[in-house]
Amino acid sequence: MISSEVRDRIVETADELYNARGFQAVGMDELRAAARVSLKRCYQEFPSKSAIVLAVLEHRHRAWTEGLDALVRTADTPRGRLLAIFDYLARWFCEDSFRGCGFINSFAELGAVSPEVADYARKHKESFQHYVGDLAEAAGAPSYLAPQLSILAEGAQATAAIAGSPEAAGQARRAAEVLIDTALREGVSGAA
Amino acid sequence: MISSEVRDRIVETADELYNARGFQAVGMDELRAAARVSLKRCYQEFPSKSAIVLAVLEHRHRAWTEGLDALVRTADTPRGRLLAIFDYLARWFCEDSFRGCGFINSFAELGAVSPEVADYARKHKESFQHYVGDLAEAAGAPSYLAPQLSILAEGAQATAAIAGSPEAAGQARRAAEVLIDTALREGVSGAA
DNA sequence: AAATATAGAGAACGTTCGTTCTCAAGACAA
DNA sequence: TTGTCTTGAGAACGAACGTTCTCTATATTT
Repeated sequence: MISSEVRDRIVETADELYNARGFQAVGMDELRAAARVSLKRCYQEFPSKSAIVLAVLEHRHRAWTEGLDALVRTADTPRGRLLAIFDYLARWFCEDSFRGCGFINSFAELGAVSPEVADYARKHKESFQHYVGDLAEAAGAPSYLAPQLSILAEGAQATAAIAGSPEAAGQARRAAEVLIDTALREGVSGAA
Repeated sequence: MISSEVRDRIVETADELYNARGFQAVGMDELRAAARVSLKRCYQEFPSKSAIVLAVLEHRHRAWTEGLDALVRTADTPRGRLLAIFDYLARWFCEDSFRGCGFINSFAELGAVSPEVADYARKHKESFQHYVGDLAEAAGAPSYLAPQLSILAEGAQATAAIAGSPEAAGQARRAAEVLIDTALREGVSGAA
């Protein structure tokens, strides 16, 4: 069997299980069984469980980033692209498997004990903030807007996860409209 | 030795250790040693580790809520009281021990596996939203403002924790000013 | 002072988990 | 066919954890 195929199956299965129940709650044997792979094969593909965790984070980052970008590209105004972020959240929060941001969760569970996990979470969030920054700059907004919208998005994720309801996405979206319109009204002067 | 004194020492020590490294990473023996209590005594005060975890959440809720309210009361305008929330966050984020919101963290680590923990986190967040709702109502703001500010506060906590820097508090505060002033300008009509 | 109860220290127990090892079955080469 | 190599299934191992038990020493009561 092709190595990369088994690898992908392990990572995707691990992503689902870890998302549903947490990293520490899912043992290697359960993962092995769900991925229909022998334990030996698991350790041929990955040197340790920690390596699988990091591969899952990488997988999450790619999936999330690509999904977001795909939806953002469907909007045809700079303002619409900024708001599309919150439409993406709204769609995501409605999925049955939604259990909060995987990076906030990984940081909470393992960040204090694994510098690599903490680093990966930080890099993911930085990448998101940078992405929002590009969209905001393209909209001609002052530079303070992007962190504000990023914080709104993070808060919506945490709130929706804990409340178990998706309404935070809409609330954050309406707040984002106010922040965007105010920032655009104040003009590029803040950034220039 | 007085029971409640030992109890408090266990809970406070557990709070610090769990906050610093996570619930699952801190074993009963380490907690026992740090609290200078025998293992037997631990199990006389609490029936299980899970019970300690819940007691820690209760302790966190009280400490956080009281600390917030104390600062909010020092502000002398309704608008100032709403903004004081973010000053409280700013102060908190600068503490060395800050490792993110203990309830977001507990939900991420144990929420999927312990309904009691998930419930407690949800109740804490509901209580916070209710508190913000009261402040917003007293300020004469439309009812949509409170969830927006709550989401900002949650986002600031998550962002500051992962980034490891306190600047999110100030960014969230400036966003809050815009949201508050816009909401107040639009008037009570939205709530009436 | 003797008898009893209590507390602390930490050994012990049972379980779980990550990781490695064993062994038997099958694939392939010569 | 024979020998070699790989693979999967799962037993085994060592560590860690939550919890309980043992034992000894001290306190308390009469």
